[in-house]
Parts: sequence; C-alpha cells; structure tokens
Amino acid sequence: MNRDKRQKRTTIYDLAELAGTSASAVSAVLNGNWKKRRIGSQLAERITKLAEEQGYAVNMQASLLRREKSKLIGMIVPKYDNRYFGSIVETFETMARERGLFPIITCTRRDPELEMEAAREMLSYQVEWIVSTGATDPDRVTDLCAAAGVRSLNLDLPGSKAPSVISDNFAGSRELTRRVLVNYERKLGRKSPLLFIGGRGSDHNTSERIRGFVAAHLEMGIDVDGHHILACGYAPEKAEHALEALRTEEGGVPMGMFVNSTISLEGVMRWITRSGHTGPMAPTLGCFDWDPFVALLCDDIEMVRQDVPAMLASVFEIIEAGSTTGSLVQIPPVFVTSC
Amino acid sequence: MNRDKRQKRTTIYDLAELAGTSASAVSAVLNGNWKKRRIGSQLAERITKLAEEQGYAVNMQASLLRREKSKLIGMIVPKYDNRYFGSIVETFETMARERGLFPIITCTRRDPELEMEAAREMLSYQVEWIVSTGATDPDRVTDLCAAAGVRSLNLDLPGSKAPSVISDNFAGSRELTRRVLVNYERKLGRKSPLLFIGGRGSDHNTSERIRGFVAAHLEMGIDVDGHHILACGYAPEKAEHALEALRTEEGGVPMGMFVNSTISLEGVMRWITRSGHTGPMAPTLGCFDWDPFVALLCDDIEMVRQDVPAMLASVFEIIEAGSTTGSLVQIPPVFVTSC
DNA sequence: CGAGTCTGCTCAATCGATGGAGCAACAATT
DNA sequence: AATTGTTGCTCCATCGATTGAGCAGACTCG
Repeated sequence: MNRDKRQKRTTIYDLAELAGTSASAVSAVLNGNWKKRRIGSQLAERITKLAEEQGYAVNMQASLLRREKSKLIGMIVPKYDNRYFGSIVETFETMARERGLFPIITCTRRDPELEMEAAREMLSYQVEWIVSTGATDPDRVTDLCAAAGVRSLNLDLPGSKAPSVISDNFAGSRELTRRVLVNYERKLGRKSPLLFIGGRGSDHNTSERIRGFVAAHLEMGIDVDGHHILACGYAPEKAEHALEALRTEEGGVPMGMFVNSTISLEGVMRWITRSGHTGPMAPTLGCFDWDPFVALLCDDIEMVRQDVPAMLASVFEIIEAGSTTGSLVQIPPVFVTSC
Repeated sequence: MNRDKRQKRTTIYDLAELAGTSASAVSAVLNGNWKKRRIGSQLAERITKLAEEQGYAVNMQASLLRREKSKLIGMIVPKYDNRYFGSIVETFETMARERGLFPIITCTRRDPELEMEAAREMLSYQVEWIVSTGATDPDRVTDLCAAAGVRSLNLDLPGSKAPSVISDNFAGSRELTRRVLVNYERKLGRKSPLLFIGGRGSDHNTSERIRGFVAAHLEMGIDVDGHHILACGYAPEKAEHALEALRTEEGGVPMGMFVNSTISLEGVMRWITRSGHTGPMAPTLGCFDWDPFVALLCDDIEMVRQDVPAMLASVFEIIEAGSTTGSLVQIPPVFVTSC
C-alpha cells in the first residue's frame, strides 16, 4: 500500500477506496464538475484533501483519451539561437498557458524532414493546432494536419493553405533600407547602393524584403546592382563566404549593407572583423532583426525588431476564431532607436 | 466513411475493418513486433500500405495509457533569451530524440511557482524524467517527482536530492578572473582588483564563481574589495542600476569587471554606453558565458563558454544509468579565444 | 494414424478517467 | 397514501492500443 520506489501512481480508484466512495465521484470532484454531478460538498472536501495528501495527479493520457478535446497545441520552430525565435517561443508558451492550452514545442533545425516528423509526432499526441514557425515548407505540414483533421497556422513564413501571420516585410524592409541609405550617404558624402545579404531567395520573406530594398533605392533615385543581392542562406558561414567571394571581384564589397537576419549578421560581423573593416573602415549596416548586444555595441547600424507580441496576439486570435482560410496577416515591425 | 472536416481520426479498428482482419493484428504490425506475434508478412504488408494510405497515426494517449513506459522526458528551463539556454534546449531535444525519447520543454521565467506548476503538469503527462535547468529551487521539484516515483535531475544549478550536472564554476571563474586581471594590469600599468557583478548570492553557481574570483585575486596578490561584489540578480536592469548606484559612491566603478552572465552583461553594456565609458574609457571585461556578438564586437573582453554538449552528454549518461543519488558532476567550461 | 509442433491469426481484458443512465432515500405536494 | 421532485451517489460502457491466452489448421514424425 505504501509508496515504494517502483510504485504505481495513485489513481482515482485508489482515492475512491481510501475515501470509501466510487471512482466517478472522485473524478467528478477532482475535475471540478461535482456540482453538476450532484456530489455533496462534504464528500468533495474529503476527496480533495485525500488527493492532496496522496500527491495525486491526473493521468492525462487516460483523461485525454476519454475527452474530446486535448487542449494541446504544438509549435514547430527552426532554431533557438536568436532573440527573435526565443521570444516567439517564450511568448507562445505564456499565451498558450493563459488560455488553458498545453504548449508542445519542437525545434527542427531548418530540416524539412524533421519538420514533417515532428508534425507527425504532434499529431500522435492529438494536438488541436500546429503552429509552423519559419517552416521550410509550411504547406506540407498543413496538408498533413488537414488529413488528420487538425488545424494549422503559419508564423513568420507564410503558406498558401493555412492562415499566416508574418511581419510586414516589404514596408519594414523599405523603411530600413531608406534609413541605411541616408546614413550611408551621410558617411560617403554621396548616394550609393547597398549590398543585400542573407536569407533564401526562395522564401517569401526574403523576396519581399528584396522588393522593399529595391523600392527604397528607386525612391531615392539610386540604381541597385542585381549582382549585389546575395540571398545566400541563413547560416553565418554562408554570409561570411559570400562576402569573402565578393571581395576578390571587381568593385569589391560595398560598405553599406542590408543584412537579412541576426544569424546572417553573425557571419557578416565575422567577415568584418577578419577582413579588418573595423573602426573608421566599418560599414554602414542595417539588419532586419534585433539583438541587444548588436544594438549596444555597434554604432553604425539600424535594426528592425519584429513585433513578436503583436504577431502572437494575432495567432491566438485566429485560433480562438477557429479560422482556416489561407488569410495573410502582416504585422508592422518596430524600428529600434538604438539607445 | 469519407474523411470529413470534423471526422474522427483513423484508428486501428478502422484499419482492421478495411483489411478484413483484427485490431490486434493491425496493432502488432504497426508497432513493429509482428514477427514476435507471428503475423504473416503478406498481411503485414497489406496493413502497412493501408495505414499509409489512410494517413494513420497512433493515438499516443491510448498507447501510453496501456504501456508501462511513456518515453516522455521533461525539461524545465528559465528563459530562452540567451545562447546558453538556447543551446541547452536545442541539444537536449536532439539528444532525447536520438534516444527515442519525446522531449517536452517548458520555460518558467525564473518563477518558482511556475516551476512547480510546470513540473506537476509534466507529471500528469507521465514523463519518466524531469530535468530542472537553472531552477530556483531544484529540491522542491525533486521532492514532487519523488512522490510520483519519477526520476529527476538538475542541470546548471545543483540540488542536494538529485544528481546534478553543472559547469565547474570555481575553476572556470578562477581562470577567467586571472585572465581579466592580467588584461586589466596590462591596461592600467598596475595591479588592481575587479568588480564582480550579476547573479544571485544565494545560488550555488554565483557563490562558487565568487570563490574562484576571490581565489584568483589572492593568487595574484591582489586584495578584493567585498564591497565590489555585486550579486544583484540576473535581470539586465539590476546590473545597470547597481553600477549606477556605485558610480555616485566613493571610489566609483572599477574599470575591470567580472560579469556573471550574458544577461547581466546586457545591463552592464547599457550602463557603459549610457555613462559614456566607451572607446579608450571602456572597461576591461570578463563574462562567465558566451555570446557571438559580444565576442565579435567587444575587444576588451574574455568569455567562458559553458560546455553544453558535454553537460548534456553527462545528463543522458545519468539517465541511461538510471542513477538517483545526489551526485554532482562538474564540467569544465571552455575558454573562447575571441576570433 | 495419433501425438506433437509450428504458423497465423483472433479474443478479451486492461490501462485510468469520464459521463450518461439509473437507483435509493428522503422531502414536498396534492 | 400516492405521486412527483430532489439530492447524493454508484454502475458501467467508453476512448484506442496493447498483450497474454488460446484456437484452428497445416505439417512432421515415430
């Protein structure tokens, strides 16, 4: 009877026996609908006390099996190595919990197969929603979910088959580019185009940001060099190598840059340091993303911070409304006036 | 029969009917032990094909309810806002998956109540292990787990009642302090003690690091000013305020500092920028933790990187060995030679 | 030819929580 | 006294997967 090392967990049947009552009474009391099920308040109190004493915890597996709703919500996220995704995850967890949902989060390291595998696993756990964040192929996840009758939603990168919440990449990028162009002109003493670096040309965000980048140049009467748009991928090394490759070419590397994420910025900074472009040689920068140390330590940089709280507020609005259309919500990012 | 919007998910019974066989045959085939249960390979193949066609996914709730082992492993983590915890989570997920475990991670934002709440929830989901990372009160979590017959383990901050894996804070801190003292002496032209800032005086890591800090001073024949040991908490603002308060005091702020985490470093950097201690006025720094941008952008700083892969290797070794003693494993951190 | 073995499958109990249906016991009403 | 209503519970089927036990039929061998 007494709790041993390898004991079985306390169940409602154990409590029922201890309380000299039935399992259904115990169940009713512990999940709060004992009033509806007309259990006397004295018995209720006795059961509650016993449960506490015995350290009882529901077996969610059993409970969820029986119930119709699981209250589980899944999120797929590419990486935990930057502030943007970190705050997405943290905010998501908090907001899910506030709504009585249990968040399950999985990091897929930008691996398309792992994304699908993780989604499949979440479906096994009977999640009610899957939020695909920055997924390489959101529509595949949506299809998988749809086949299982589970709702899904895209965050950060849009898909065509489920509602998507993303930053307003075009407007954000145009404004960021404008600001960097102004800084660059002030520094050089003349107008000159920027280099665009980072991201994948095939993803919506990158192409929208390129569109904004080009628009801002146009508006300021500056020609863009197509050859200076390097959507070389997200990994730091890719940005570093791309710059290094450019250096040996004719014209070299422009000393004004639009960097497409903090991850790419890491590579850019590495290149800057290694190639000795520091101090007065330092390039004029803009970064579509935010990092506190960069904001503090780098003086010639403009950063846009994606509005994570607003994005997730929108995500949960959609979830609460239960919408499934392929709508696209674009959240304006915030310009950080570096301290 | 056809899949509707609000359909029920496909079960082994559906598949059994479609295949004209029994549910137990389907179950045996799909969970791989059909050889043991002597199911013919033709039937097995037919079932497998059907399952694929129907997009079948096990109901984990049902499966786990029946099985003895859940293969779930929980991790509690304080924040996602720095590289250290980010890489802990990412590595943990990967390693858990490699071992056939399903990781459930929850961020508790350094809130002791949320920690307990999260642990309780994980117990409801029948996790087999809980890893408390940087928990404010690891022993409380251990007690809760023990009452439910669940193993637990502490990471980053040790507890007395469960095995703990942490960095070798004393040795790491002593070496870091030594390096910073050398840099500081080189800069000042004379020996001078450092300021210690960040962390909680009550936590093991902070007190061990202070011990290492003091030891390094002693070894170099430098007196430590007890008044310059500011374990003011982890939040950036706390560090910033502590420095600001010190500035108005007699002696002011020493221009050599040991910062106890990147989070505190954020506050320190803010103070440095706001109070104008930049350029040649910039302090000589050391930080017990690592961040790529700081490493790249700050030139007078030494950083230690906690060895996350080694720490998690040790965690999973303990899990695989099934040990429950309150042993303490200390992993030497790595010194980063800034690029 | 009968006993024993092996193959390929099915039956039914089980895990723990839930909730519809129903049953005593008693009070209130006609 | 008979009917109706209410209160406070209990019984039992159910969710979907798993697994020990068992049952035909085919095959083997003395």
